[in-house]
Amino acid sequence: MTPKANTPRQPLTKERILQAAVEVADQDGLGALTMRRLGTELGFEAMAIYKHVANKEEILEGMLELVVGQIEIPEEGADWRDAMRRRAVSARKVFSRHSWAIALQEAGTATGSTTLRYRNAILGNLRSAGFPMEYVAHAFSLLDSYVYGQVIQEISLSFDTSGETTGGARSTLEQTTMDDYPHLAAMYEHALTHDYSFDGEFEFGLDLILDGLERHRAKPPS
Amino acid sequence: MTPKANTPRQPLTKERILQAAVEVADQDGLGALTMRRLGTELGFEAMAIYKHVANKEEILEGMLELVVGQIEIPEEGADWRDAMRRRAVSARKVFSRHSWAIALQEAGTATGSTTLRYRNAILGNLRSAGFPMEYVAHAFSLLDSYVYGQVIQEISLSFDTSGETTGGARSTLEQTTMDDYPHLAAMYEHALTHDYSFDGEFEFGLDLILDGLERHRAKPPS
DNA sequence: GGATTACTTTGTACACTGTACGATTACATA
DNA sequence: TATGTAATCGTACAGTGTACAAAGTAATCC
Repeated sequence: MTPKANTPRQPLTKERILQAAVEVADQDGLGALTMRRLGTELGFEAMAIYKHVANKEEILEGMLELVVGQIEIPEEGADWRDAMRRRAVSARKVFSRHSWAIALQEAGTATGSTTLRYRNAILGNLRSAGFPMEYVAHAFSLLDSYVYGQVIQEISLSFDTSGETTGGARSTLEQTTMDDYPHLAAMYEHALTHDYSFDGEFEFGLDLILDGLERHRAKPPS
Repeated sequence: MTPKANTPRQPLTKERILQAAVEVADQDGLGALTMRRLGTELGFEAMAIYKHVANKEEILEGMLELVVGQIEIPEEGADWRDAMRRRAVSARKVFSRHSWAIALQEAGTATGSTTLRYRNAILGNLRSAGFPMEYVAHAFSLLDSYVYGQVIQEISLSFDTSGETTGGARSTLEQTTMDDYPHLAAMYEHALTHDYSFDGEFEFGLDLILDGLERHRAKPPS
């Protein structure tokens, strides 16, 4: 029961805890992220974590910050369209990789300094590009909504495609089901035969939105 | 311990269970929806529910179906732009009222017949409007993403505004915080002085997207 | 060196979750 | 009234977050 001498196991730190938490959530989902599991992963008892973190909520906040910190952040003077495009593409990629982060955002956990800096930078870029404040809010809201929504759809579609754990009953269910929904069936078929990609889908909508914003930027504020 | 004779309490049905579950989630959130709480709400023991429902998952699925069923569903021949606008506005309103439903969507629970019928109707309307299949997919994905994303933002923003349970430390925190994020501060200020509304914000983006789709509809498929 | 002090880590315990299983009750039909 | 069936309840169990106190470890001073 004595600690193994050859494994001097680094002391626990908040950084190591958050890192491990993100890994667990990436691999097995937010549901698998329990304090005991996290302790095991780190080589400590669950309760040891509480000396570095007030409660689980604080871990979730930290995880979200870690994720947001990976998103490409626009510079103030940069061309707004290019900057917004890059950050949207980057945000979608990051949130796709850590899809549990959307749920955290929903839970109102997004008040950390990284998130604030990220949002502030976006607004700063748009303002320096000459958007009036009203349109800055519009552009910000629109682009962010699109990114979040797109990721949600990717997640739920991935679930649908992978089947509901029982692979056997799939084909029957699929058959019965799709007869009643011809348009859905047609779209699935189209997607399969035209190698549909989430990337392409996302960029189509993104460019459409950016086009629209550009048009509004030229016009007088309604 | 004998059951009260003056309360003939109707027998449990799946409909009544789902109805009660939605009410609990609306009032106190998904987290408050436990089997025991649900039983209390219905006037039964928690275990009585399991005679009408396989497990909690089935309840969640049913709840999502109940919510999606409230969304205004477009008719096949209707003007696509009007139909899409109405259903988007309707969907946002419904999901705002039952904000927990977004989380369920994320969990891959959206395979019920109501959901399938809803999606099928949307696709049908777009196809009958002359969109080629590729653009049908684009329009569908784009609009849905926007609705979901917008609702997520409304939820998380509502959390931020209401403060984190401690109203006292708010002003200090806010002050310290906002000095480092001038653009964020400017936007908050703008929102407060120009009576910002989620409704207006949503409709701006929605019309921008619809404009963009209309433009694409006229052009040849890229 | 040894003692004191501060900080980590751990063990145990509690209230809560979903739900398996068996006992009990209520009700329709004979 | 007696019987069969469906609905309901009580109890129990494993797993959750975490409060609290005991134990361990590291750093500092004599």
